[in-house]
Amino acid sequence: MERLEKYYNQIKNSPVFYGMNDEELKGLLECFNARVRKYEKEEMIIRQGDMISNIYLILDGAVNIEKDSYWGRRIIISRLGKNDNLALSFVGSKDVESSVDAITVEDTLVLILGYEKCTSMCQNACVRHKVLINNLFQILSKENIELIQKIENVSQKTIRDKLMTYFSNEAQKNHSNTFSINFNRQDLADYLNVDRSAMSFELSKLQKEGFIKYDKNHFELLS
Amino acid sequence: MERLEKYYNQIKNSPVFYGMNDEELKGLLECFNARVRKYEKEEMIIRQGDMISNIYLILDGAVNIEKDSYWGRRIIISRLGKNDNLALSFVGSKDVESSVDAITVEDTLVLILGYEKCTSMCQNACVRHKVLINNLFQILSKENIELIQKIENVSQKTIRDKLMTYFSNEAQKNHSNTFSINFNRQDLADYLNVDRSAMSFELSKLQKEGFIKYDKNHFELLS
DNA sequence: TTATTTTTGTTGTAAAAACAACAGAAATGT
DNA sequence: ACATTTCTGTTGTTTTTACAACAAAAATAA
Repeated sequence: MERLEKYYNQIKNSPVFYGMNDEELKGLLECFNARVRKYEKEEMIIRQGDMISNIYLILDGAVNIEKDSYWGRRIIISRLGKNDNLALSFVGSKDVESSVDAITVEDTLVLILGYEKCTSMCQNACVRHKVLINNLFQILSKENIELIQKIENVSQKTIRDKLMTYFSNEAQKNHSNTFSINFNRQDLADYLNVDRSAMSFELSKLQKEGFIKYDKNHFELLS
Repeated sequence: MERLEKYYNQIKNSPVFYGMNDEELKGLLECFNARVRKYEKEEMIIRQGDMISNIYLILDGAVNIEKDSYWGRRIIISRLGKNDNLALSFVGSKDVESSVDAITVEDTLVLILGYEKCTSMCQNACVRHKVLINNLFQILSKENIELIQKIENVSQKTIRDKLMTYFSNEAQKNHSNTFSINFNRQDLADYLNVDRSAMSFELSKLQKEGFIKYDKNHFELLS
Protein backbone atom coordinates (compact mmCIF):
# COMPACT_ATOMS: atom_id res chain seq x y z
CA MET A 1 0.00 0.00 0.00
CA GLU A 2 1.55 3.26 -1.16
CA ARG A 3 1.17 6.32 0.91
CA LEU A 4 -1.49 8.60 -0.44
CA GLU A 5 -0.07 11.78 1.05
CA LYS A 6 2.93 11.58 -1.23
CA TYR A 7 0.73 12.27 -4.23
CA TYR A 8 -1.55 14.70 -2.55
CA ASN A 9 -0.49 17.69 -4.59
CA GLN A 10 -0.76 15.89 -7.86
CA ILE A 11 -4.17 14.56 -6.97
CA LYS A 12 -5.27 18.02 -6.00
CA ASN A 13 -4.32 19.36 -9.40
CA SER A 14 -5.89 16.59 -11.43
CA PRO A 15 -8.99 17.39 -13.49
CA VAL A 16 -11.11 15.12 -11.30
CA PHE A 17 -10.70 17.36 -8.29
CA TYR A 18 -10.42 20.64 -10.11
CA GLY A 19 -11.75 23.59 -8.15
CA MET A 20 -11.82 21.95 -4.75
CA ASN A 21 -10.18 23.26 -1.65
CA ASP A 22 -8.10 21.13 0.68
CA GLU A 23 -10.91 20.42 3.02
CA GLU A 24 -13.30 19.31 0.31
CA LEU A 25 -10.65 17.14 -1.30
CA LYS A 26 -9.77 15.46 1.96
CA GLY A 27 -13.37 14.75 2.75
CA LEU A 28 -13.95 13.34 -0.67
CA LEU A 29 -10.89 11.10 -0.61
CA GLU A 30 -12.08 9.71 2.65
CA CYS A 31 -15.61 9.28 1.46
CA PHE A 32 -14.28 7.47 -1.61
CA ASN A 33 -12.05 5.25 0.42
CA ALA A 34 -9.21 6.40 -1.81
CA ARG A 35 -6.14 4.24 -2.16
CA VAL A 36 -3.04 4.10 -4.29
CA ARG A 37 -2.07 0.93 -6.06
CA LYS A 38 0.96 0.01 -8.06
CA TYR A 39 0.63 -2.13 -11.18
CA GLU A 40 3.56 -3.81 -12.88
CA LYS A 41 4.34 -3.61 -16.55
CA GLU A 42 1.82 -5.51 -18.71
CA GLU A 43 -0.57 -5.96 -15.83
CA MET A 44 -4.30 -5.79 -16.44
CA ILE A 45 -6.10 -3.13 -14.48
CA ILE A 46 -9.44 -3.79 -16.07
CA ARG A 47 -10.50 -6.60 -18.31
CA GLN A 48 -13.29 -7.06 -20.74
CA GLY A 49 -16.44 -8.05 -18.92
CA ASP A 50 -15.54 -6.45 -15.60
CA MET A 51 -18.15 -4.39 -13.83
CA ILE A 52 -16.55 -1.07 -13.01
CA SER A 53 -17.47 0.74 -9.85
CA ASN A 54 -14.22 2.57 -9.20
CA ILE A 55 -12.78 5.71 -10.61
CA TYR A 56 -9.19 5.13 -11.68
CA LEU A 57 -6.79 8.03 -11.94
CA ILE A 58 -3.32 7.41 -13.34
CA LEU A 59 -0.75 9.04 -11.09
CA ASP A 60 2.24 7.87 -13.04
CA GLY A 61 2.93 5.48 -15.88
CA ALA A 62 1.09 4.54 -19.05
CA VAL A 63 -1.90 2.39 -19.87
CA ASN A 64 -3.34 1.00 -23.08
CA ILE A 65 -7.04 0.73 -23.63
CA GLU A 66 -7.26 -2.30 -25.86
CA LYS A 67 -9.64 -4.71 -27.40
CA ASP A 68 -8.90 -8.08 -28.88
CA SER A 69 -10.75 -8.57 -32.09
CA TYR A 70 -12.15 -12.07 -32.05
CA TRP A 71 -9.72 -13.31 -34.64
CA GLY A 72 -6.79 -12.45 -32.40
CA ARG A 73 -5.87 -9.04 -33.73
CA ARG A 74 -5.18 -6.35 -31.16
CA ILE A 75 -6.82 -2.95 -31.39
CA ILE A 76 -5.35 -0.14 -29.31
CA ILE A 77 -8.17 2.29 -28.68
CA SER A 78 -6.14 4.79 -26.71
CA ARG A 79 -2.95 5.29 -24.78
CA LEU A 80 -3.40 7.01 -21.45
CA GLY A 81 -0.88 8.67 -19.18
CA LYS A 82 -0.45 10.81 -16.11
CA ASN A 83 -3.65 12.42 -14.84
CA ASP A 84 -5.82 10.51 -17.26
CA ASN A 85 -8.84 8.58 -16.12
CA LEU A 86 -9.54 4.96 -16.84
CA ALA A 87 -12.83 3.62 -18.08
CA LEU A 88 -14.81 6.47 -16.64
CA SER A 89 -17.64 5.84 -19.05
CA PHE A 90 -18.24 2.42 -17.57
CA VAL A 91 -18.68 3.98 -14.16
CA GLY A 92 -21.22 6.39 -15.53
CA SER A 93 -23.26 3.75 -17.30
CA LYS A 94 -24.86 1.64 -14.67
CA ASP A 95 -24.90 -2.11 -15.17
CA VAL A 96 -22.72 -2.00 -18.23
CA GLU A 97 -19.65 -4.17 -18.23
CA SER A 98 -16.38 -3.04 -19.66
CA SER A 99 -15.97 -3.75 -23.34
CA VAL A 100 -12.25 -3.14 -23.21
CA ASP A 101 -9.08 -4.12 -21.43
CA ALA A 102 -6.85 -1.67 -19.62
CA ILE A 103 -3.24 -2.89 -19.63
CA THR A 104 -0.21 -1.10 -18.28
CA VAL A 105 2.64 -0.56 -20.72
CA GLU A 106 5.07 0.15 -17.92
CA ASP A 107 5.03 0.18 -14.12
CA THR A 108 2.07 2.34 -13.27
CA LEU A 109 0.67 4.02 -10.19
CA VAL A 110 -3.08 4.39 -9.94
CA LEU A 111 -5.39 6.20 -7.55
CA ILE A 112 -8.52 4.18 -6.97
CA LEU A 113 -11.73 5.78 -5.76
CA GLY A 114 -14.70 3.70 -4.68
CA TYR A 115 -17.21 5.73 -6.60
CA GLU A 116 -20.28 3.63 -6.03
CA LYS A 117 -19.80 3.35 -2.31
CA CYS A 118 -19.53 7.07 -1.93
CA THR A 119 -22.44 8.04 -4.12
CA SER A 120 -24.77 5.66 -2.39
CA MET A 121 -23.73 6.99 0.98
CA CYS A 122 -23.76 10.72 0.48
CA GLN A 123 -26.38 10.72 -2.24
CA ASN A 124 -27.76 14.21 -1.85
CA ALA A 125 -26.03 15.52 1.18
CA CYS A 126 -22.50 15.77 -0.04
CA VAL A 127 -21.82 19.21 -1.51
CA ARG A 128 -18.43 18.20 -2.86
CA HIS A 129 -20.17 15.65 -4.96
CA LYS A 130 -21.67 18.38 -7.06
CA VAL A 131 -18.31 19.79 -8.02
CA LEU A 132 -17.04 16.32 -8.69
CA ILE A 133 -19.81 15.29 -11.03
CA ASN A 134 -19.33 18.54 -12.89
CA ASN A 135 -15.69 17.72 -13.35
CA LEU A 136 -16.45 14.20 -14.44
CA PHE A 137 -18.85 15.57 -17.00
CA GLN A 138 -16.14 17.73 -18.46
CA ILE A 139 -13.59 14.94 -18.46
CA LEU A 140 -15.97 12.68 -20.29
CA SER A 141 -16.65 15.45 -22.80
CA LYS A 142 -13.00 15.66 -23.56
CA GLU A 143 -12.64 11.90 -23.86
CA ASN A 144 -15.56 11.89 -26.19
CA ILE A 145 -13.98 14.44 -28.45
CA GLU A 146 -10.76 12.48 -28.49
CA LEU A 147 -12.59 9.34 -29.48
CA ILE A 148 -14.17 11.21 -32.36
CA GLN A 149 -10.74 12.34 -33.41
CA LYS A 150 -9.50 8.78 -33.25
CA ILE A 151 -12.39 7.69 -35.45
CA GLU A 152 -11.40 10.32 -37.94
CA ASN A 153 -7.88 9.05 -37.77
CA VAL A 154 -8.53 5.38 -38.41
CA SER A 155 -11.11 6.32 -41.03
CA GLN A 156 -8.46 7.62 -43.39
CA LYS A 157 -8.21 5.32 -46.35
CA THR A 158 -4.47 4.84 -46.84
CA ILE A 159 -1.71 4.10 -44.38
CA ARG A 160 -0.05 7.31 -45.49
CA ASP A 161 -3.14 9.36 -44.70
CA LYS A 162 -3.51 7.70 -41.33
CA LEU A 163 0.07 8.47 -40.44
CA MET A 164 -0.09 12.06 -41.59
CA THR A 165 -3.37 12.69 -39.79
CA TYR A 166 -1.90 11.21 -36.65
CA PHE A 167 1.28 13.25 -36.97
CA SER A 168 -0.65 16.45 -37.56
CA ASN A 169 -2.62 15.89 -34.42
CA GLU A 170 0.49 15.14 -32.40
CA ALA A 171 2.25 18.23 -33.76
CA GLN A 172 -0.77 20.32 -32.86
CA LYS A 173 -0.89 18.91 -29.36
CA ASN A 174 2.77 19.71 -28.97
CA HIS A 175 2.53 23.19 -30.53
CA SER A 176 5.51 22.31 -32.67
CA ASN A 177 6.54 20.55 -35.85
CA THR A 178 8.69 18.20 -33.85
CA PHE A 179 7.45 15.78 -31.30
CA SER A 180 8.15 12.44 -29.71
CA ILE A 181 5.63 9.65 -29.54
CA ASN A 182 5.07 7.08 -26.84
CA PHE A 183 4.26 4.23 -29.15
CA ASN A 184 6.73 1.79 -30.53
CA ARG A 185 6.13 0.69 -34.10
CA GLN A 186 3.93 -2.26 -33.31
CA ASP A 187 1.80 -0.22 -30.94
CA LEU A 188 1.45 2.59 -33.42
CA ALA A 189 0.38 0.08 -36.06
CA ASP A 190 -2.20 -1.38 -33.69
CA TYR A 191 -3.40 2.10 -32.87
CA LEU A 192 -3.74 3.14 -36.51
CA ASN A 193 -5.07 -0.25 -37.32
CA VAL A 194 -2.59 -1.20 -40.02
CA ASP A 195 0.07 -3.81 -40.58
CA ARG A 196 3.34 -2.95 -38.89
CA SER A 197 5.66 -3.81 -41.74
CA ALA A 198 3.53 -1.98 -44.26
CA MET A 199 3.55 1.01 -41.94
CA SER A 200 7.31 0.86 -41.53
CA PHE A 201 7.65 0.83 -45.28
CA GLU A 202 5.35 3.82 -45.63
CA LEU A 203 7.29 5.70 -42.96
CA SER A 204 10.55 5.42 -44.84
CA LYS A 205 8.81 6.35 -48.06
CA LEU A 206 7.44 9.47 -46.39
CA GLN A 207 10.92 10.30 -45.26
CA LYS A 208 12.48 9.70 -48.68
CA GLU A 209 9.87 11.91 -50.27
CA GLY A 210 10.64 14.66 -47.79
CA PHE A 211 7.37 14.85 -45.91
CA ILE A 212 8.76 13.86 -42.55
CA LYS A 213 12.04 13.21 -40.80
CA TYR A 214 12.38 10.81 -37.95
CA ASP A 215 14.87 9.17 -35.69
CA LYS A 216 13.43 6.37 -33.62
CA ASN A 217 10.45 7.87 -31.85
CA HIS A 218 11.22 11.49 -32.56
CA PHE A 219 9.46 12.94 -35.55
CA GLU A 220 9.51 16.15 -37.53
CA LEU A 221 6.83 17.32 -39.92
CA LEU A 222 8.36 19.01 -42.97
CA SER A 223 6.90 21.02 -45.86
CA MET B 1 -42.04 28.40 -33.71
CA GLU B 2 -43.47 25.07 -32.72
CA ARG B 3 -45.42 24.77 -29.55
CA LEU B 4 -43.41 23.23 -26.81
CA GLU B 5 -46.35 21.87 -24.87
CA LYS B 6 -47.11 19.43 -27.62
CA TYR B 7 -43.92 17.55 -26.88
CA TYR B 8 -44.03 17.95 -23.15
CA ASN B 9 -44.56 14.29 -22.39
CA GLN B 10 -41.80 13.15 -24.66
CA ILE B 11 -39.41 15.69 -23.23
CA LYS B 12 -40.29 14.60 -19.76
CA ASN B 13 -39.38 11.02 -20.57
CA SER B 14 -36.13 11.79 -22.33
CA PRO B 15 -32.87 10.80 -20.62
CA VAL B 16 -31.91 14.45 -20.19
CA PHE B 17 -34.72 15.08 -17.76
CA TYR B 18 -34.89 11.66 -16.22
CA GLY B 19 -36.03 11.65 -12.62
CA MET B 20 -37.50 15.13 -12.56
CA ASN B 21 -40.99 16.00 -11.50
CA ASP B 22 -43.21 18.34 -13.47
CA GLU B 23 -42.33 21.35 -11.43
CA GLU B 24 -38.60 20.87 -11.78
CA LEU B 25 -38.88 20.23 -15.47
CA LYS B 26 -40.98 23.32 -16.05
CA GLY B 27 -38.58 25.46 -14.14
CA LEU B 28 -35.63 24.08 -16.01
CA LEU B 29 -37.20 24.54 -19.42
CA GLU B 30 -37.88 28.14 -18.56
CA CYS B 31 -34.42 28.68 -17.17
CA PHE B 32 -32.97 27.19 -20.35
CA ASN B 33 -35.15 29.30 -22.56
CA ALA B 34 -36.23 26.07 -24.23
CA ARG B 35 -37.58 26.18 -27.74
CA VAL B 36 -38.51 23.75 -30.47
CA ARG B 37 -37.16 24.14 -33.96
CA LYS B 38 -37.88 22.32 -37.14
CA TYR B 39 -35.10 21.52 -39.58
CA GLU B 40 -35.69 20.43 -43.14
CA LYS B 41 -34.09 17.42 -44.77
CA GLU B 42 -30.35 17.85 -45.39
CA GLU B 43 -30.19 20.95 -43.27
CA MET B 44 -27.15 21.60 -41.11
CA ILE B 45 -27.86 21.91 -37.41
CA ILE B 46 -24.23 22.24 -36.44
CA ARG B 47 -21.23 22.73 -38.61
CA GLN B 48 -17.56 22.14 -38.11
CA GLY B 49 -16.05 25.08 -36.28
CA ASP B 50 -19.21 26.16 -34.49
CA MET B 51 -19.01 26.98 -30.82
CA ILE B 52 -21.75 25.00 -29.13
CA SER B 53 -23.54 26.42 -26.16
CA ASN B 54 -26.89 24.74 -26.58
CA ILE B 55 -28.10 21.31 -25.70
CA TYR B 56 -29.91 19.77 -28.64
CA LEU B 57 -32.42 17.02 -28.11
CA ILE B 58 -33.92 15.30 -31.12
CA LEU B 59 -37.68 15.07 -30.72
CA ASP B 60 -38.32 13.48 -34.06
CA GLY B 61 -36.36 12.69 -37.19
CA ALA B 62 -32.81 11.58 -37.87
CA VAL B 63 -29.44 13.28 -37.90
CA ASN B 64 -26.01 12.30 -39.17
CA ILE B 65 -22.88 13.24 -37.34
CA GLU B 66 -20.41 13.62 -40.15
CA LYS B 67 -16.98 14.78 -40.98
CA ASP B 68 -15.54 15.59 -44.36
CA SER B 69 -12.09 14.16 -44.72
CA TYR B 70 -10.00 16.83 -46.37
CA TRP B 71 -9.83 14.96 -49.64
CA GLY B 72 -13.59 15.10 -49.98
CA ARG B 73 -14.51 11.74 -48.57
CA ARG B 74 -17.43 11.69 -46.17
CA ILE B 75 -17.20 9.92 -42.83
CA ILE B 76 -20.42 9.19 -40.97
CA ILE B 77 -19.52 9.02 -37.32
CA SER B 78 -22.98 8.24 -36.06
CA ARG B 79 -26.64 8.30 -36.93
CA LEU B 80 -28.86 9.77 -34.26
CA GLY B 81 -32.59 9.56 -33.77
CA LYS B 82 -35.45 10.28 -31.42
CA ASN B 83 -34.39 11.20 -27.88
CA ASP B 84 -30.72 11.36 -28.79
CA ASN B 85 -28.58 14.34 -27.96
CA LEU B 86 -26.48 16.30 -30.39
CA ALA B 87 -22.90 17.29 -29.81
CA LEU B 88 -23.24 17.17 -26.07
CA SER B 89 -19.52 16.73 -25.64
CA PHE B 90 -18.87 20.11 -27.21
CA VAL B 91 -21.09 21.73 -24.65
CA GLY B 92 -19.18 20.08 -21.86
CA SER B 93 -15.78 21.09 -23.16
CA LYS B 94 -15.52 24.81 -22.77
CA ASP B 95 -14.00 26.79 -25.61
CA VAL B 96 -13.80 23.82 -27.92
CA GLU B 97 -15.35 24.18 -31.32
CA SER B 98 -17.24 21.39 -32.99
CA SER B 99 -15.09 19.10 -35.06
CA VAL B 100 -18.09 17.62 -36.80
CA ASP B 101 -21.17 18.50 -38.80
CA ALA B 102 -24.67 17.55 -37.74
CA ILE B 103 -26.92 17.15 -40.77
CA THR B 104 -30.53 16.05 -40.86
CA VAL B 105 -31.31 13.08 -43.06
CA GLU B 106 -35.01 13.88 -43.01
CA ASP B 107 -37.27 16.57 -41.61
CA THR B 108 -36.31 16.78 -37.98
CA LEU B 109 -37.65 18.39 -34.84
CA VAL B 110 -35.18 19.53 -32.24
CA LEU B 111 -35.52 20.87 -28.72
CA ILE B 112 -32.91 23.52 -28.05
CA LEU B 113 -31.82 24.44 -24.55
CA GLY B 114 -29.63 27.44 -23.87
CA TYR B 115 -27.29 25.61 -21.59
CA GLU B 116 -24.71 28.31 -21.05
CA LYS B 117 -27.21 30.98 -20.20
CA CYS B 118 -28.83 28.86 -17.58
CA THR B 119 -25.68 27.62 -15.91
CA SER B 120 -24.25 31.09 -15.59
CA MET B 121 -27.46 32.33 -14.06
CA CYS B 122 -28.30 29.66 -11.56
CA GLN B 123 -24.73 28.53 -10.93
CA ASN B 124 -25.05 27.05 -7.49
CA ALA B 125 -28.54 27.88 -6.49
CA CYS B 126 -30.49 25.74 -8.88
CA VAL B 127 -31.23 22.36 -7.35
CA ARG B 128 -32.58 20.95 -10.56
CA HIS B 129 -29.24 21.56 -12.10
CA LYS B 130 -27.75 18.81 -10.01
CA VAL B 131 -30.10 16.18 -11.35
CA LEU B 132 -29.51 17.48 -14.85
CA ILE B 133 -25.75 17.30 -14.75
CA ASN B 134 -26.02 13.81 -13.37
CA ASN B 135 -28.17 12.84 -16.30
CA LEU B 136 -25.83 14.48 -18.75
CA PHE B 137 -22.95 12.56 -17.24
CA GLN B 138 -24.77 9.30 -17.84
CA ILE B 139 -25.74 10.23 -21.36
CA LEU B 140 -22.15 11.08 -22.20
CA SER B 141 -21.04 7.79 -20.70
CA LYS B 142 -23.33 5.95 -23.02
CA GLU B 143 -22.18 7.96 -26.02
CA ASN B 144 -18.64 7.20 -25.07
CA ILE B 145 -19.27 3.48 -25.02
CA GLU B 146 -20.97 3.68 -28.37
CA LEU B 147 -18.03 5.51 -29.86
CA ILE B 148 -15.75 2.77 -28.61
CA GLN B 149 -17.99 0.25 -30.24
CA LYS B 150 -17.83 2.17 -33.47
CA ILE B 151 -14.05 2.20 -33.28
CA GLU B 152 -14.11 -1.54 -32.88
CA ASN B 153 -16.38 -1.74 -35.84
CA VAL B 154 -14.35 0.28 -38.31
CA SER B 155 -11.19 -1.35 -37.01
CA GLN B 156 -12.09 -4.70 -38.50
CA LYS B 157 -9.77 -5.47 -41.32
CA THR B 158 -12.01 -6.71 -44.10
CA ILE B 159 -15.29 -5.39 -45.44
CA ARG B 160 -16.84 -8.71 -44.54
CA ASP B 161 -15.72 -8.42 -40.93
CA LYS B 162 -16.97 -4.86 -40.70
CA LEU B 163 -20.36 -5.85 -42.02
CA MET B 164 -20.69 -8.86 -39.75
CA THR B 165 -19.60 -6.90 -36.69
CA TYR B 166 -22.10 -4.22 -37.53
CA PHE B 167 -24.87 -6.73 -38.12
CA SER B 168 -24.13 -8.55 -34.88
CA ASN B 169 -24.41 -5.30 -32.97
CA GLU B 170 -27.66 -4.40 -34.68
CA ALA B 171 -29.09 -7.84 -34.01
CA GLN B 172 -28.12 -7.55 -30.39
CA LYS B 173 -29.69 -4.11 -30.08
CA ASN B 174 -32.86 -5.50 -31.59
CA HIS B 175 -32.83 -8.70 -29.51
CA SER B 176 -33.45 -10.63 -32.69
CA ASN B 177 -31.72 -12.15 -35.68
CA THR B 178 -33.73 -9.96 -37.96
CA PHE B 179 -33.61 -6.21 -38.05
CA SER B 180 -34.01 -3.22 -40.31
CA ILE B 181 -31.39 -0.57 -40.71
CA ASN B 182 -31.78 3.14 -41.28
CA PHE B 183 -28.89 3.53 -43.63
CA ASN B 184 -29.08 3.26 -47.36
CA ARG B 185 -26.12 1.56 -49.02
CA GLN B 186 -24.05 4.69 -49.52
CA ASP B 187 -24.59 5.80 -45.94
CA LEU B 188 -23.73 2.38 -44.60
CA ALA B 189 -20.54 2.40 -46.64
CA ASP B 190 -19.64 5.82 -45.32
CA TYR B 191 -20.37 4.62 -41.83
CA LEU B 192 -18.27 1.49 -42.14
CA ASN B 193 -15.73 3.43 -44.06
CA VAL B 194 -15.58 1.32 -47.17
CA ASP B 195 -16.34 1.67 -50.84
CA ARG B 196 -20.00 1.31 -51.60
CA SER B 197 -19.72 -0.97 -54.62
CA ALA B 198 -17.21 -3.23 -52.91
CA MET B 199 -19.60 -3.42 -49.98
CA SER B 200 -22.55 -4.23 -52.20
CA PHE B 201 -20.51 -6.99 -53.76
CA GLU B 202 -19.58 -8.37 -50.35
CA LEU B 203 -23.20 -8.24 -49.25
CA SER B 204 -24.35 -10.45 -52.07
CA LYS B 205 -21.43 -12.78 -51.48
CA LEU B 206 -22.44 -13.09 -47.83
CA GLN B 207 -25.94 -13.91 -48.96
CA LYS B 208 -24.82 -16.49 -51.54
CA GLU B 209 -22.66 -18.16 -48.93
CA GLY B 210 -25.59 -18.34 -46.57
CA PHE B 211 -24.40 -16.07 -43.79
CA ILE B 212 -27.14 -13.51 -44.17
CA LYS B 213 -30.38 -12.89 -45.99
CA TYR B 214 -31.58 -9.46 -46.91
CA ASP B 215 -34.24 -7.62 -48.78
CA LYS B 216 -33.56 -3.95 -49.20
CA ASN B 217 -32.92 -2.66 -45.71
CA HIS B 218 -34.22 -5.66 -43.84
CA PHE B 219 -31.57 -8.15 -42.79
CA GLU B 220 -31.45 -11.56 -41.21
CA LEU B 221 -28.44 -13.15 -39.61
CA LEU B 222 -28.28 -16.86 -40.36
CA SER B 223 -26.32 -19.74 -38.82
C1' DT C 1 -49.10 6.65 -66.84
C1' DT C 2 -44.42 7.86 -68.53
C1' DA C 3 -40.16 10.17 -67.91
C1' DT C 4 -36.48 11.25 -64.87
C1' DT C 5 -33.66 10.70 -61.01
C1' DT C 6 -31.72 8.03 -57.47
C1' DT C 7 -30.21 3.84 -55.63
C1' DT C 8 -28.25 -0.63 -55.98
C1' DG C 9 -25.68 -4.50 -57.91
C1' DT C 10 -22.05 -6.29 -61.08
C1' DT C 11 -17.73 -6.50 -63.35
C1' DG C 12 -12.84 -5.61 -64.65
C1' DT C 13 -8.67 -3.15 -63.51
C1' DA C 14 -5.34 -0.74 -60.81
C1' DA C 15 -3.80 0.40 -56.30
C1' DA C 16 -2.96 -0.61 -51.67
C1' DA C 17 -2.66 -3.54 -47.80
C1' DA C 18 -1.80 -7.74 -45.41
C1' DC C 19 1.12 -11.33 -44.73
C1' DA C 20 5.33 -13.93 -44.37
C1' DA C 21 10.08 -14.31 -44.13
C1' DC C 22 14.25 -12.46 -43.03
C1' DA C 23 18.32 -9.40 -41.86
C1' DG C 24 20.22 -5.76 -39.32
C1' DA C 25 19.89 -2.72 -35.24
C1' DA C 26 18.93 -1.84 -30.68
C1' DA C 27 17.93 -3.06 -26.15
C1' DT C 28 18.29 -6.17 -22.40
C1' DG C 29 20.15 -9.45 -19.28
C1' DT C 30 24.03 -11.97 -17.38
C1' DA D 1 31.76 -7.99 -23.01
C1' DC D 2 28.91 -11.29 -24.84
C1' DA D 3 24.74 -13.75 -25.74
C1' DT D 4 19.93 -13.34 -26.25
C1' DT D 5 15.81 -11.18 -27.05
C1' DT D 6 13.08 -7.59 -28.93
C1' DC D 7 12.33 -4.18 -32.30
C1' DT D 8 12.60 -2.24 -36.88
C1' DG D 9 13.08 -2.02 -41.82
C1' DT D 10 12.99 -4.35 -46.35
C1' DT D 11 11.28 -7.25 -49.95
C1' DG D 12 8.23 -10.34 -52.74
C1' DT D 13 3.69 -12.50 -52.98
C1' DT D 14 -1.17 -12.87 -52.22
C1' DT D 15 -5.36 -10.88 -50.86
C1' DT D 16 -8.37 -7.22 -50.51
C1' DT D 17 -9.89 -2.81 -51.64
C1' DA D 18 -10.86 1.27 -54.24
C1' DC D 19 -12.24 3.08 -58.36
C1' DA D 20 -14.63 3.53 -62.67
C1' DA D 21 -18.11 2.36 -65.73
C1' DC D 22 -22.36 0.61 -66.51
C1' DA D 23 -26.95 -1.85 -66.24
C1' DA D 24 -30.92 -2.98 -63.65
C1' DA D 25 -34.16 -1.73 -60.17
C1' DA D 26 -36.57 1.36 -57.41
C1' DA D 27 -38.23 5.72 -56.15
C1' DT D 28 -39.81 10.16 -57.43
C1' DA D 29 -41.76 13.68 -60.22
C1' DA D 30 -44.54 15.31 -63.97
